[in-house]
Amino acid sequence: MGTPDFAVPVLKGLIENYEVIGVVSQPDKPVGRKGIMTPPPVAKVATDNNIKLFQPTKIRNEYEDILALEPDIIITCAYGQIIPKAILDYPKYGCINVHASLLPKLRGGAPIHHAIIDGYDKTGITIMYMDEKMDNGDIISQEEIKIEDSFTTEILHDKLSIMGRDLLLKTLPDIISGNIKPIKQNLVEVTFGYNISKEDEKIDFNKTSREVFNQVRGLNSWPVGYTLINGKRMKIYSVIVSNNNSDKLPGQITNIYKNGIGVKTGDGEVIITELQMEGKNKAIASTMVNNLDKNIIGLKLGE
RNA sequence: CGCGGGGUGGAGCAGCUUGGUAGCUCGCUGGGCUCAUAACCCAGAGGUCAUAGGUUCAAAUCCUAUCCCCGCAA
Repeated sequence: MGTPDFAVPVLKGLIENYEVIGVVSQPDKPVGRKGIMTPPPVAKVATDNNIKLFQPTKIRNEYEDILALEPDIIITCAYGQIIPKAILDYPKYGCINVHASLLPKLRGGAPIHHAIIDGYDKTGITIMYMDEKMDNGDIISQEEIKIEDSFTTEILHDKLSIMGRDLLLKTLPDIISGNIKPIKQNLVEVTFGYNISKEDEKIDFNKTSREVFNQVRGLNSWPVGYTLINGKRMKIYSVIVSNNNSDKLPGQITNIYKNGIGVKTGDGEVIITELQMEGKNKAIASTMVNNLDKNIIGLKLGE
């Protein structure tokens, strides 16, 4: 059971090594400006491999057909719905989840984004049993990865996706043979990484330069952070932390540099190096800068 | 038929309202200045103005249709 790109390597890895008798994914949904109905990536892989596919709107009520397949084990990875107890109790080897964080840290739907945005220095993959609470089950195995400054969410996402597949395939034989010692999560250390909200996407220049840097790269390449300039929406793909300082207020444009637009933050300055104006294509700021009016210096972003 | 912005030398844009020689900032090429330079000065190359029709003496500009890109909303 899974939905987005993240779960695709996991599913493909399972198909190559085990008999996958059914796939569960979220329903198709309209995508893009034209609203074309599109199946989620995981559903497409199932179709391509002629595997029985289920896309219940609410799995809470529509699980009989899934149990009718008599699965020995159910693997979930970024599925997007709460699994009802009737399913959890069915398979003889249980219901296993592949989660993209080091639980109990970052429970929730957007652990990769939050690992970067919230400034974690490491994250990873957890293989765990599922129970009725979200990401609350006993931990079977984990693998960690250091978060480098060069990582965006996209890069980290792709690495974790592969890591998730490999750790699952490494752990599965032990699960089946019973050669594991699941450990309970330490509830004191629980943190959450909930889905990204609109408010999370708006860059907050009151924060420190480092935090702004984390927020921007944590939203790249999806959904991408933004601010407003003269009331127009401006997406910010990347910034660098600068050493300059100024007497401007957070959010004000401090200067126009050769390599981008300087903006005051809570404790210094960042330089926007990659951006996109509404209605325009994504642009490297250093070329955009040629065309900017010098009197936008001092302009307050975000309104 | 959800709302909106855009397509102009290699990049980013102005010009369109009110039709009349294709402009700007950068890059590129050549030359100069300099101990030197991403700095400065001079010169040069490079554009079917998205496409197809229409109006007109004359269309980047006005009218019609089409294609493509993007922001918002879902």
